[in-house]
Amino acid sequence: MAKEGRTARQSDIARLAGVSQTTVSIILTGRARENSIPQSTQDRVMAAIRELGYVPNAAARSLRGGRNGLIGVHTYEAVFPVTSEDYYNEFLVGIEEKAVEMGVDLVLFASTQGADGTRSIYGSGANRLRLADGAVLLGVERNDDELERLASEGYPFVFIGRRDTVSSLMPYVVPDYDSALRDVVTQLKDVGHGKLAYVGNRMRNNPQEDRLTAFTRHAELLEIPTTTPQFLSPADLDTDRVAQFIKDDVTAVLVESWELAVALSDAAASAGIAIPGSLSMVCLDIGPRSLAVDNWSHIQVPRRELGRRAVALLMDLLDGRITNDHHELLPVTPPSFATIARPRPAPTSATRIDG
Amino acid sequence: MAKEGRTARQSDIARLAGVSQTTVSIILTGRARENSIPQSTQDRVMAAIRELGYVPNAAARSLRGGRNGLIGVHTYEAVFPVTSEDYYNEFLVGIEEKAVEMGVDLVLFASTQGADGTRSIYGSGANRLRLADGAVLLGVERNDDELERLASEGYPFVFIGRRDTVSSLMPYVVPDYDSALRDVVTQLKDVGHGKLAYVGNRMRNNPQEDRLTAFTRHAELLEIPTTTPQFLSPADLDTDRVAQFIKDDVTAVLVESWELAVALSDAAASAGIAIPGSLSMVCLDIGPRSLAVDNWSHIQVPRRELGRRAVALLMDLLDGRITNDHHELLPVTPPSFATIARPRPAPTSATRIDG
DNA sequence: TTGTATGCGTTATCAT
DNA sequence: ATGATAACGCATACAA
Repeated sequence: MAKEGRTARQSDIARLAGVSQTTVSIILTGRARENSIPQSTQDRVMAAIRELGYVPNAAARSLRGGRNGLIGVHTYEAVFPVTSEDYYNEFLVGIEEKAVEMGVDLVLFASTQGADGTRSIYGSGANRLRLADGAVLLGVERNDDELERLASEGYPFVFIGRRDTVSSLMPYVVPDYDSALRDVVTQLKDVGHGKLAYVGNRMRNNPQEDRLTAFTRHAELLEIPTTTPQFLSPADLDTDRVAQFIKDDVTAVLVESWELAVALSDAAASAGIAIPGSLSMVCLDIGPRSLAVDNWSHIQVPRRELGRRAVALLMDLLDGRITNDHHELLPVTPPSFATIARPRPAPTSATRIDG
Repeated sequence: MAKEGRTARQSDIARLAGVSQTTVSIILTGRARENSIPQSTQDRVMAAIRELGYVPNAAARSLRGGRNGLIGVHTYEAVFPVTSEDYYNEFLVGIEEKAVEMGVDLVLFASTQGADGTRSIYGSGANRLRLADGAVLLGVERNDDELERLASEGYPFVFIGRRDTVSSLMPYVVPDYDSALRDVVTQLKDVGHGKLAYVGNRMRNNPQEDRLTAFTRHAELLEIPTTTPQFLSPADLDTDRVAQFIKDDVTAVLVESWELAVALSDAAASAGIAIPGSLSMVCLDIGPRSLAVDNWSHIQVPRRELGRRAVALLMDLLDGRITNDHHELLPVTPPSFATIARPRPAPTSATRIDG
């Protein structure tokens, strides 16, 4: 049993077993064979270890080894949000899973939050991230300058996502939006859609731009006509807008967020436009779990896997197996056919009845 | 900018600022005044610190016995469970909130999970908790010996919950189940209930025992008859069991978990027994958010506040403001009247009509 | 086969 | 006012 107040250290064991502290260390690190330490000595040492309940001191090991086995997680928003149903949670599940596998611990940087509620790496004076061996960063807030500085200081980190201006400086994992939108556009073309509309959020961020770029590219490649992309708030996606889609011969709409999907659903219902009968809809985002978004066709960002890969990449980076220019794409699950269907022929066109 | 590859240490700063490493340490630990170090020196040192992006080495500080601003969080189950709708999340929200307020960072101990999936502080070779200044522990698994050992080693930690055998050794925060069950029994008595049943889980744990003890105590104090407590799996809570309640003149049932509440709801429906018309039901647990448990009368454990208080207590403990015998009860929100109602008079009893 | 000496980064004591 | 120096617990190169 451990003595009150103080934990046993290697020298305690050494004294009890009648050997030197070095011998204890050798045995503990599994190098007894190569140092040809007799079994009798090993037995005595192991007995002493059990008797004293010795456990290695993690801080001392870290100090000695240069690593402390701590992986930082920095988000620009609270990790455990009050408005749960939480976007980050799924990433964190993956991050924790991988951390468990790798035998490292996670540091959640709460101290980086200032009085105003915003988080910043350098805002609080020192870069606390340095407490950890490296870090996984996520968050949609734009803090490119901080990322750039962090990279220029040689701090090892992996970004989940992509920032066009700075992300060449660091390893990142990112959903493969290009392939995803190729799949979506192909799916729509295959069931017979002739003209597509794209509705984005008013506030733009990098992942959204990636999706739009990919959409535009593949619509062109597949020679499907599109309307000019529109950037709307959910309130603007009303019945008038839906009527305009119909008037423009649009048969499928891609919406960038689930808020827009809700708005489009509601507006179409009000306008008497059946989804997916008269208008197919694809959501390019995944909503909170509480919404039954499985009733919509939507692409599915592999958030858990992104978290897992980010941790794996960070370990690779720390061990020198990859460099800062290592970037990875993870496949995005294509949409179901919930709100994708063959468009109803326009009333004016001739219809042929088979059978 | 910092040199690539190695993080700055105090001696780097000292060299850059043209002072000794000791001077740097003195300034960093806020003892510049008492050592009468000139402002000019301080300024030079601070400038060097900023320039090199210096951050104290956490492991070294811990080893030395100082603080590193890391608060550990150890749960005996995964923090981010796959089966989310997550019990722990709410605690963690509180823990993170308080950590932000206190300006400390959180270490989630993932490395304590062994190959078999179970978590143990000492099982994984080293006691990694020592990397942090102290820790908040939670989890229902029974690991009293580990808690005892941790306490005996003088490691500062706070437990969320209570373990009758060992919790006198450490500070803890715990829901005030005694008051909660006084409230529940009082509520039931006030609306006219005459006989209560208690259904607990087959697998017992400490919080559950606390609730049962409190229930028994207050039922006696308030002189309300009860049936012998039953410990059932949800499958055993069937229509037969409901029929038996009715036969025994039970008018209200306390169930210990939401699984049991679901079972009772279903069984009563099948048996044609109206809840709360013929049988009132109080759930002594809170289920996952996805279940609309607000439709049931249930007590509400203040999980977020428990998290917040635990962190606050840990800081108090570290600063010597409290000792290991400091224990705190947090109020539990009493149940609504969703499934508590005046019991319907039995068919055989005389009813008087006022009017 | 085992032991001695050293350094990891920090803080604190004691000289200067 | 500043600088050596030792100690925290561990791992390792080197000696014996």
